[in-house]
Formats: sequence, structure tokens, C-alpha cells
Amino acid sequence: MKTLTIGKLAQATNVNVETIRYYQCIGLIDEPPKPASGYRQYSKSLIDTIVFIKRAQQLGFQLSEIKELLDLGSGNCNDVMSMAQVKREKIIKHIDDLTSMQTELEKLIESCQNTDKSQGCSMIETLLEK
Amino acid sequence: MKTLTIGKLAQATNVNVETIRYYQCIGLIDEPPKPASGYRQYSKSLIDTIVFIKRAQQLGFQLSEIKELLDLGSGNCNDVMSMAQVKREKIIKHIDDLTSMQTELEKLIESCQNTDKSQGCSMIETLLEK
DNA sequence: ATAAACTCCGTACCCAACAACAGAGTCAAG
DNA sequence: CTTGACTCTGTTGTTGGGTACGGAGTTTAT
Repeated sequence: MKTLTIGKLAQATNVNVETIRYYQCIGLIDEPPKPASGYRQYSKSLIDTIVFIKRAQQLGFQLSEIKELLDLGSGNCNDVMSMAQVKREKIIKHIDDLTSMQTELEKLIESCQNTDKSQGCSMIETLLEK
Repeated sequence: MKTLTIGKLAQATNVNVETIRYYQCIGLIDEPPKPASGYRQYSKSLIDTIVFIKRAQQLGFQLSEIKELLDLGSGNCNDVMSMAQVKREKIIKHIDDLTSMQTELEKLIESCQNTDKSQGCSMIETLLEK
């Protein structure tokens, strides 16, 4: 099995060297042992792991959660699904909150548009009101 | 005009004393001058200002943006509206991103549900794939 | 053989929006 | 007049996901 130095691994995954070290630091990936001479050698399977991490991030998982997912592995599908469902609900909640913001903001914008501007900005005044 | 100590102001706005100091520190609100003897006295109008800050935060504005809004004040409705519109678009973009996440996540969950679990977790394996 | 490039290791820094704490001063109630 | 509660001021810590830097060791290319 061929191995890589940290720089090559970073290149292969399109990630900074520092980021890989950071992942090691928080226990997300293992640090290979330091050989008697030369640099640490990284298994090629770590490429998949790092790609996994990046994809899971895209799905909204935090690194601490990704660590859990990696620890669960492929053999605990029910637990994995349950994490995914929790995450899905959080995303939905988040969307909900943002949608309320959007609605409120649009109301304020509209009231500004319908108001005589020489009377002062309706948005500012609404937000200052008791 | 009656004035308040910082603690009373905090109580009236349901905010920590530390938070008010922080707002002073970043120039969001003015710090009243220190009297020759006794504590600093805060004008009651600051209650409205702090309520404004909190409401604007709810709408997704950052403190630096809220500072801009306060500086603009009621006399620059067009600038205020333009900030609100920019914010609105960011919120929409954010919702969009979250919706993609949700969709992806749901696809993965479904594929897990439709797959024989003794074969390994479909979600984990998809994310590990090249 | 020497210079450029890479690695190692630790520490510090970045963002936002505060929270916590320490030590000293001040005020108000009993 | 003392005690407890409040204020003042400055400094440090928190969270998440990294980035940056510095000095020393190692490897690779010429």
C-alpha cells in the first residue's frame, strides 16, 4: 500500500496541511506514528475519510458530529440515520427561523415603500417603538 | 428627565450589564460621562436604542450593521431600505443553501431506509465513495 | 553539496457576541 | 456604621473551524 506525506494528502483532498493537522488535533483522523527517520506516512484511505468529512460538512454536520459518524461507521445504520434525522429537523427549524426573518423584513421594507419619506423612515421608527 | 444606572437599564431591557458595556465598547451606544461622584447615569432613551438593537438582531443584522442603521437614523430611508434589501437577499440565499442540504440529507436517509442494513449503512458508504 | 521545498511542533491569532472574573470604589438599608 | 448590593475598569475565556507563523529538522533536485 502506497502512502503519502501530509502535503500530498492535502493536495489530493484540496485541503490545507494545517487543516489536516487540525483534524488530527481534535481526534477526527489518526496521526500516523512518527518513523525513526523521515516524515510521517499517511495511508491513502485517509483521502476517502477527508472527502467524507468535507461532504458531511456540506450537509450541515459539525466536526464533532462527523467524528461521531466516523466512529459509528457503516455498521450502525440506525444510529447514523437517527443523527441524520436530528440534523434534518434542525435544518428545517433553521429554515423556519430564517423565513420568519424574511417575512418581517419584507413587511418593514414594504411599509417604507408605502410611506412618505419626509416623515422619517418607517422601518427605523417601527423598530424603535415600544 | 430621569436617568438610570447601568443595572437598571440592563433590567429594563432584559440584557446583561456586560452586554451594555460591550455595546459601549464597540461604539454602538454612547457611554455617559462619569460624574464627579457616583455612578454613570444613563438616559431613558437608551432603553429604546437597546430594544432596537435586539429587534434588528432578530432580523438577522449583525452589530456592525446595526451601528450603521443607528448612524443612518430615521432621515435616510433610502439607505436603510437598501441595507434591508441586501439583508433580505442574504437570508434568501441562506435559506436556499439550507434547502439543498435538507434535500440531500433526505435522499440519503431514504436510501438508508430502502437498503438492506446488513450490507452496511448506505449513507456512510455514499459519503465515503470517490 | 547546497539550496529549495517540505515537514514537524507548538503557539498564537481570526471572526462575533458576548460571559466571567478580579479588585477597588460607591451607595443604600437597617 | 456596617454589610450587602451595586458599579467601574481591565483582562481573560468561550465556541467552531480553521489560518498563520517561527524555528528547527529532513528530503529532494540540481
